[in-house]
Amino acid sequence: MPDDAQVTRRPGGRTAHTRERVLSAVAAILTEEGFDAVSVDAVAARSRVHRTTVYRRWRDPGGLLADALDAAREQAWEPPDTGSLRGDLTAVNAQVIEALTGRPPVTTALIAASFRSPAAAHALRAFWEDRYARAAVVVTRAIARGDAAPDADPRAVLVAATAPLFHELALMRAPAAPGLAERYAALAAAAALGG
Amino acid sequence: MPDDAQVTRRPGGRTAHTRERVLSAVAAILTEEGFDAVSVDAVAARSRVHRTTVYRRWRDPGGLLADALDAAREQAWEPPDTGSLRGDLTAVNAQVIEALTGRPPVTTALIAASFRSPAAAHALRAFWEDRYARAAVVVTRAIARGDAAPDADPRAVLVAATAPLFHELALMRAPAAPGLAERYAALAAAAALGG
DNA sequence: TCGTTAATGCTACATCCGTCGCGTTAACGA
DNA sequence: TCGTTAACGCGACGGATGTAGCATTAACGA
Repeated sequence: MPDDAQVTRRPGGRTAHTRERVLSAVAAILTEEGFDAVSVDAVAARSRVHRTTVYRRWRDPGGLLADALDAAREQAWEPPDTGSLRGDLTAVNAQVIEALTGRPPVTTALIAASFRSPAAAHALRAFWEDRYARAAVVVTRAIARGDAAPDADPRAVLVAATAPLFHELALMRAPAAPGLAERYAALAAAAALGG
Repeated sequence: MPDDAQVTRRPGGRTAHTRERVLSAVAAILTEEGFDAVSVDAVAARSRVHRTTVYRRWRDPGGLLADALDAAREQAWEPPDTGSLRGDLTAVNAQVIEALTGRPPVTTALIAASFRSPAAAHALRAFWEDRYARAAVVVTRAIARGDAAPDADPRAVLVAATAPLFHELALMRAPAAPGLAERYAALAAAAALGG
């Protein structure tokens, strides 16, 4: 088996079409039946791509979900700018809540898959690190405005605002209570001001 | 099949002994091989309890882990009292970090199992709700001391302090950086003071 | 102590999951 | 256009997982 450095990939026509069919099947199954139903066999049947192909290219459900996340990430994300740190964090939190409660439930599926699939774990972490890095500007803007202490750590503030949502919604499986986005955004904004 | 209301259970000798052997095997496998290795077959083999019995009583790995958590919970937990909210939250966080990084990795195993097993999901949520309820006193003490605003929500403060640890360590699989317990404890304590 | 039956062990079975080796199709660059 | 071979499809296989029905053991209360 030649290693990757010596193989010329064929990303064109058929291969791209196969990927599209498979990822479309993943999204459909996720939306209609939830993440437990995303298996290689189910995706293969739905997409009419042979199951051996799915195993070879994606390895397991986590690989499928990670690729679905990659495909969705092709659209650039920019953090909100509402004029206040509290407003920005509330808006970020609203997006997290939408991701955790909306359809298709990609984030929850990836979290679940991440415990069994290195590909899913890696995709999830990279996604979140990217989001936190991009969102850091909401804290640096707040510092410039005097809305946050000069020594406030942007990443820690963002994690403090968003992590409770993952904990409450994904891990504790609580319903999304009204005001949830605002509650932890307000606490994180107050923390950023207090140092 | 008579329903549960009409069945007289036999919790004695053999049944208790079976449970003990099984839960001991769960702990051993978790400690030595990690949560992926906790399967019904592995536990059955290790404990010398027949696999059918394990399926019938515990249903799946999640059920085994949930029962392991129940057994461990028979020791009462009390929140720390260090004299300051920041200190208390730091101590609580240190315990969460120990649970997430120490051996046996019960919490991480339960989180993983909770996506496939209602019993695990339920046990995890009940455990955390109990912990948050018991720990609420650290915030009410802080309010009485003037260490926190009178309108600080104890549960939200506790979630804000601890959730980042689950996010960083369990979901993002980051290493436990030095000062992690203190960092999010300090932010939550500042948030509690700022309202 | 005895009768009832919950709890357990055993064997067999079906389905799902993952892999293998071979044949076929089609994506490339020359 | 042609040759090479990556990508895909197919059928077969073995192991893991979960269930069903029957037999055996032992936990209860009377």
